[in-house]
Amino acid sequence: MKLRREAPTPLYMQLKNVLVADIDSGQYKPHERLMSERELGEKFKVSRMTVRQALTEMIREGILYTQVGKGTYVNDSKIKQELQTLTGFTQDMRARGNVASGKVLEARIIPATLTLAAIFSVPMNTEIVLLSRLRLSDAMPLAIEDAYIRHQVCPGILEYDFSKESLYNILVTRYNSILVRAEQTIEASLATPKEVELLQITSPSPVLRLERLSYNEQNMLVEYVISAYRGDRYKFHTTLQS
Amino acid sequence: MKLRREAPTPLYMQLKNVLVADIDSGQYKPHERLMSERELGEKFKVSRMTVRQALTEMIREGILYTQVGKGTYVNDSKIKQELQTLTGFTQDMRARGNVASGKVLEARIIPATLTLAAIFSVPMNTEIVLLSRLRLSDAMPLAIEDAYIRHQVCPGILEYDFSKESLYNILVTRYNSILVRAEQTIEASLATPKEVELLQITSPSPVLRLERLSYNEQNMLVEYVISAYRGDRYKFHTTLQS
DNA sequence: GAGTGGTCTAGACCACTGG
DNA sequence: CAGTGGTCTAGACCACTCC
Repeated sequence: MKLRREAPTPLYMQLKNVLVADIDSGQYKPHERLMSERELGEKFKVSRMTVRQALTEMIREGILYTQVGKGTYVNDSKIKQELQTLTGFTQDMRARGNVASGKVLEARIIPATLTLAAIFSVPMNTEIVLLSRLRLSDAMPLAIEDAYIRHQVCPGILEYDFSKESLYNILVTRYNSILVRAEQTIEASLATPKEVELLQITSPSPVLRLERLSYNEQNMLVEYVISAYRGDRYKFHTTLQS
Repeated sequence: MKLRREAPTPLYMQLKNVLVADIDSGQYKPHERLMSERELGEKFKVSRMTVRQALTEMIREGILYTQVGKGTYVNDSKIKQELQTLTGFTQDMRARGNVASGKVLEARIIPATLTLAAIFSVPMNTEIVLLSRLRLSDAMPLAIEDAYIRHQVCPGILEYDFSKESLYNILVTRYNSILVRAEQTIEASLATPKEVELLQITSPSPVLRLERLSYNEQNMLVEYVISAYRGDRYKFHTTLQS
């Protein structure tokens, strides 16, 4: 139960990991009080500020909460990590315990239309990669997803097999393109005839339409995705904070 | 441009407010570099750790971003505050520039059904307040909202006029009940005949169904809301972060 | 009065970027 | 090389809670 000062992982991160593991393993029950910040510092041989850095992150993530003059307490277990995370379809399905697969409908380079040029803030006819896929969950059609990516940030991306590898993985591992933030808009509408056919549903059926703009650390728009999910098989979950 | 040490507002918060105001007023352009942390500390006569506390919050809110060895930079302006905030219908509409109003359909105390008892973790038949409202935006029907609240946390709440005052306001100002977190689930489905009539839409029409569980600081469920929004007039927006 | 979290200081060393 | 943000220390005072 010691922290390693020579490790590449910062002390506050190691401490946070220890505490998270303790809570996950049930050593701390919900609403149980933690040791005080000073006691934790003494136990782990770090300064109080370092302890606070670990605790502050856990509070922000909803794992802990504090009461001035009293102490630091463990929150209900199931909350935790669920906060808005930025993932693709594959990880999303895995988190739900389903097996994700996909069928590529279209994968080619197109010149930016007026709309796309405006969205990406690039001149018209700039090369944009279009990747249109039918998304399956446990082998049943769940969504149609059209992703647009600047070809400049991922030259040669069409070489990859998108039915086997996730787009997010390819962007991160092959192009070192890390997405840190996304703006998402959700609405309900009726499925178009084409969607009815691809999703194997009956008309009229409701679909959940998602539009997502994903940005990297420099706040450059990397990816623009529009997708249509079957209304009867997909629910979107989010956590709101004050 | 000085910070007041005798003020009740912490120094790091004052500094953050100054920086936010500077950025809002356009003194810093997007992607422009800020003074270094050491320079800011010197200018405002505070320690570097205090500067970092102000900057850390602004980074978390998406206002700034850092590059190690280089500096701290201003993010694109429009991002900022938009992160997931916990608001009610009234504030939501105001933020969109619309006028919100409402018509109370039902407002009474009911005994907790099996389902409600499970959701609120209370015994069956515990008193629950049901508040059902038709929500209007610029005088046009937009949503039907059924809110369930533990009567225990808001005794006598039915005395208030919900067509004039927002539920959130009443909970905060009258009952000192502050909601800090909510879990929300969104799905698309077809409007029921009753919804078609109340929302003044035609059949078949898609609706966005929201289910929300709102918690206070002690992580107690205060409010359970299910609502149906017109698919053609409402879009739900969220920001995702890595 | 003893203990708590919230705030703040004045230093320090590191890895990293740039010229 | 000097400058940057990232991490860390060992103190300090405050308002608050509980006894």
